[in-house]
Amino acid sequence: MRLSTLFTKTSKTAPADEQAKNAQLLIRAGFIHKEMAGVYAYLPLGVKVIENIKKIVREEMNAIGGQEVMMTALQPRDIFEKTDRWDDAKVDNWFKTKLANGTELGLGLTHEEPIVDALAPYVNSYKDLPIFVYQIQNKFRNELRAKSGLLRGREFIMKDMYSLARSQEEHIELYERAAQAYQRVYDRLGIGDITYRTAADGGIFTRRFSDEFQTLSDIGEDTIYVDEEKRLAINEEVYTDENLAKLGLDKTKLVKKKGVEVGNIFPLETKYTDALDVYYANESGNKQQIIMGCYGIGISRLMGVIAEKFADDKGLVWPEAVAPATVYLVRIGDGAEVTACADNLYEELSKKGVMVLYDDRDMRPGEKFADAELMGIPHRVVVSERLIATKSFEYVSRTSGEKQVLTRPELLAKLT
RNA sequence: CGGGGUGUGGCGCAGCUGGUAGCGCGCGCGGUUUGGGACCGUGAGGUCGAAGGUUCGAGUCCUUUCACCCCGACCA
Repeated sequence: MRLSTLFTKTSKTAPADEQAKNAQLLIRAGFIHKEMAGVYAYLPLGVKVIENIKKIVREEMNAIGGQEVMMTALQPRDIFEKTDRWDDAKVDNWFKTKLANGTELGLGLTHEEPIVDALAPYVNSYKDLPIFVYQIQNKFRNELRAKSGLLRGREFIMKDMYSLARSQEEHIELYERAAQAYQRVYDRLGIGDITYRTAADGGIFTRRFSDEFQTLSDIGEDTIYVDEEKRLAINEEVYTDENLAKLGLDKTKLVKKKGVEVGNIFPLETKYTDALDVYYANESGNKQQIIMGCYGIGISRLMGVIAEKFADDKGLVWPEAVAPATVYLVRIGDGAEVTACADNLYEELSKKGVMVLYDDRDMRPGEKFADAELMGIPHRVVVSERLIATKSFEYVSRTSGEKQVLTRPELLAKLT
């Protein structure tokens, strides 16, 4: 895309009402717009990042047999009464509203009940199971305090998946398959090496542990104890000698760290399927309980974590897989020859499927370089008269800062 | 929800003891510039979060209220 047509602009100053680095940079670079505390809109570059993260998550969920659906944000009261979750005393951060006729509604904060309810007509026999079903959708939670930019919002984008299994053994198999898919997601996002599967409290979902995926970060709200060798961790909230023994962790090998929860998976057992009266018939025709699991990934939170984690003093630094563009093409000067050369490179790269931000604006080079860095685009290419004279292009890597002067074939080979 | 802090052009800020708003960035126009956020000139743009009050007079004082940030609690 040509920057001359992009409506967003960068800013040298961060808004005074944001302290979190991720929000400051994302706003300065024009990726997001703050609507109110904990509620952010995504602008064109931000949408690109979100879509890139979603794409990776989708591919990995599909790879383990996930089927995508899209549930509703408006939720009916009755199914939540069946599981005893409607009461404000039970769930106190639920936005609720009413129909014109006074009927109470919930604004989607989680979807166990609606999913089970929607699947019920299709689940009768053992032949219909197992099932992995997921969606990517905005969730609404009435947090007492929104904070840390994209990391804790009142409206945020989440992928939630649910598994339905015929037996505990089958459930565990699905659960582990999902856990592995999660690790692949983090690997592809570029945070695999700093993200740990972490034993945590199952909350109201289960009497057992849940597994969180914690990405190490100083801005994290959770304290975890990491076993680097086993690539496992345990959350402080369940850090007891008894639990350490249960998990096979050695206290002396654990290191205390701060983490951001970028995913959380729970065994739900039969709580929701039983409550909503959904069972299946086995080979003998006998009624059997269905074991569920649920699996969440905060899409928008991941964007915030990645922005926060990799940023340097010049701005954002996106891993290639999530960057809003692969190449930032700087045109210095506006002479006919330079313009033709830059236009041509832009078209060629675009044709090859490389996402290019083409800085064709009438601005000084310094500003263009600064914007390229602030936006965090992985590869920067310069076209100028000086370079054209030697039939070359300048290439700079955002992460290493390494600068190379390349011929056109060399450049194309590097970027495609 | 408890504690602390902040609201003044699009953004960042100044405005002492009350006398009807100022700077930088950005923006428009003209010109000189053009490899690290240029420079000169010129211009537009705010009624000071909102409501009420005190006063001859309120951005400055008082009351109420809304919003935002930070710490804590909470966080399915």
